[in-house]
Amino acid sequence: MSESEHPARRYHHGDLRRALVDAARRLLEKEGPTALSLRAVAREAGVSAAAPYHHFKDKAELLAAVGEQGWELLDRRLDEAAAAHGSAHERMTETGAVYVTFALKNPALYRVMFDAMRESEGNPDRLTDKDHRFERLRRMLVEGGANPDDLMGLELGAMAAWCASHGLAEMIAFKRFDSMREALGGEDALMRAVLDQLTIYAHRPGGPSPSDG
Amino acid sequence: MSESEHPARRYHHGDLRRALVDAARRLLEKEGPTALSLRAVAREAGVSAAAPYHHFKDKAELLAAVGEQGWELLDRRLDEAAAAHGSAHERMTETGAVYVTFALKNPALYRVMFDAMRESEGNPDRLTDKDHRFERLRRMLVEGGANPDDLMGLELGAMAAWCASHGLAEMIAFKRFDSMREALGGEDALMRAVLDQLTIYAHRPGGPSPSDG
DNA sequence: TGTACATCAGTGAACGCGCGTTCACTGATGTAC
DNA sequence: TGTACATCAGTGAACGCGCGTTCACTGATGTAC
Repeated sequence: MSESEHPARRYHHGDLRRALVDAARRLLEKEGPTALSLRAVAREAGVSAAAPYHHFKDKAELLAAVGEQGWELLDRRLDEAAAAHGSAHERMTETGAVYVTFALKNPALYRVMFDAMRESEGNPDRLTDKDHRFERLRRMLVEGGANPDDLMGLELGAMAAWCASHGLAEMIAFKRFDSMREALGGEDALMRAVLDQLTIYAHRPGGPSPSDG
Repeated sequence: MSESEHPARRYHHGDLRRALVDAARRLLEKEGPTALSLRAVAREAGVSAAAPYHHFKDKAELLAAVGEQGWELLDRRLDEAAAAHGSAHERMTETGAVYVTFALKNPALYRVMFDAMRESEGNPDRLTDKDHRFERLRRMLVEGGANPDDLMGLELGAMAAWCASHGLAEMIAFKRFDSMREALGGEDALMRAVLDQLTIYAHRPGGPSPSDG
């Protein structure tokens, strides 16, 4: 935890753990998810195939660390977007856009992150902090006008928003949407247009109201 | 696996192509996606490792066929749901529920299907009929009250609906949602509740209106 | 300050494994005559 | 109708490959005295 900022590279590398996670990310971006073997990661980090075992129990543990690092980065960006200026609606759309953009630019990494999140469920020493992300979503919904006492409604809304963002993140790159992408003026515009269709408009008069029977 | 269950196998199988695709599906359900090797599929089908090459160019082609068969089955069910009785809103939710339920019950197969769809994009002899699925979505939106002349709006709506369904399909099994699942009375109720939050309410007065830029 | 020594974090070789694919083959089938 | 033969659809063995992981090792570092 309280490790000093890595000042200079020591001979014994000193920070191979981080170097391996970085190498894995680089590899994911360059070659895609199928290329991510333990040996390839070691190779990419310029180290022998056995070296990683001094830092990770096995391949799965390395993968988990890669996913965790990805979430740390994305969570930071999402926090920023959620705290930006603008209306609640704007912030919600912006936050969604940040999420989707991240997944779009790092598709292989995003897959690893998503799988790591699923895997860490039920794990006692769970890594990815899903609750923090849900809390952020709930807060935004309340800022948007949702009833803070309607716990079920908040949970459903947060779930819906996340599902929608995830789905969009995985599908927006489809060629099928090229014409729309073009017509709207780019990836970002398309993404926001779809998010606007999907965002939970709790604050909008006449928007969906809690089902009453 | 008892021999008596199967009729005496002839040297010439007769329908090995289909048998292989079926074996692959069985394997996916039993063992998950990582277990799906060409050799394992041949083994499952009770045939030598080389036999598949008389029916598929390579492993990718087998995978594509598995995905294709999955889409055929799911499309049939979606068509039924889309043509059922009830209001446009009900049919939309029901169709979404069919989609999500399928993915939930066959997660590994659904992954293969999704990847096959992505892969077949741009392929001249594209397999999975994505356009049919978009057309169905557009039709439902119009039945729900969307303006049939607003092509962009229809396309965006269809895209949004599909993204939402895909996202929900991949996330609904998370343990995170166990309490909600329980409170609502089961997987199906949870799924419909989220879909209701996400459905494109083109027919609802005060709902999102097409952007007029 | 120098030295002995424990510990840490690497190395290179080796292991067994299952994989995708190819090959020469062979048994079964359909067909022309 | 029987037969020759082309074609089809299997087989089993083999190929090279990269993988995850283990092992005995070694060189560098930190520390006690």
